[in-house]
Amino acid sequence: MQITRYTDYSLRILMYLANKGDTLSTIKEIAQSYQISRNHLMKIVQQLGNKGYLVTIRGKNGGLKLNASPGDINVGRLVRDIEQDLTLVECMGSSNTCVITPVCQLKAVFSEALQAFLSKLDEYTLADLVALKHRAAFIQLLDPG
Amino acid sequence: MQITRYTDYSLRILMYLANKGDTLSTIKEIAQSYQISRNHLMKIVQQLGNKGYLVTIRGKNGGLKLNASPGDINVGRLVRDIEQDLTLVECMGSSNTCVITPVCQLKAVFSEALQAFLSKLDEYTLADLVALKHRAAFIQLLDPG
DNA sequence: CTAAAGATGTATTATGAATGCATCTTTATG
DNA sequence: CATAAAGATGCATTCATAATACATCTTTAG
Repeated sequence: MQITRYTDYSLRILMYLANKGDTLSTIKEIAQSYQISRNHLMKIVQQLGNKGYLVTIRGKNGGLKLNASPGDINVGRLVRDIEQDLTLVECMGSSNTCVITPVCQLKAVFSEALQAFLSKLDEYTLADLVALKHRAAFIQLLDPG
Repeated sequence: MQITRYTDYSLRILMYLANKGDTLSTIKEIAQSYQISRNHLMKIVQQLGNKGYLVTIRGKNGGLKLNASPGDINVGRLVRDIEQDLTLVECMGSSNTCVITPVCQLKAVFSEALQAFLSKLDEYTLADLVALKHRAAFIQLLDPG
């Protein structure tokens, strides 16, 4: 059981920006800091922009920043927004072929467990992920130099 | 976010056997009933046998049955036993390369959420998945004929 | 001894995430 | 107005690994 890098990277981008406050950051810079694919980040940033998590500014001197304060960005909400497929077991999805589905309780049980998972994530915001006391260390670790 | 078919099929096998009581079933028969790969089931049965969930009997007239009553087979326990990789995010695994890991709270938050997920599954047993009142319907749906 | 069952190891296929590449659009600035 | 620096977008490719197939071995009832 894993979530996609998409969602993982989404959270990393948001953490990066949370530490930068209102200063604009570029995709290039974030990709270098985390040493991950610039192209991949590009698409994630797009999606985060479309979903309203980011302000993206095109053109020269453009860049990214958060569209809300870290305390207002909920982790559970983000995972629900970004993780495309929360089909834990086949019978939770649309292409299910399992013959016992009509009488099987598996779907109900896993749906409940998924809710418990997401509800726990709902208890946290981006601010919890980048605790203020670690701000300096974060910035140091993310220095691309 | 998905669990593997391995785990999904494991649960299906156990449900099948739960409905058969002490009667032996064969892998071939289960594969036909669910219309899934016999070879794949083979390995899952092996693993379930090794972990003590099944009694497997080789040779002619051999087959499989549960090694415990359905009420004693816990869903959470099974998922922990069978699902190989519970590395939800990169930083939870051994091949993590994320530079901010030392100060990032992502791992802690996702670990907590994973616990909540598994704890919910812990509340159910195989008996809950194959409620007695559905026994007849189950057997009908699983009839390979 | 044979047939029917599970056990085991290796190879292959299929799927989808991850990544790369090429091109377009936007915008500040000289 | 031209240019450079930024994000936006679509298509192609790579890669990882789950899923499946194949081949062979072992066990055991009759």
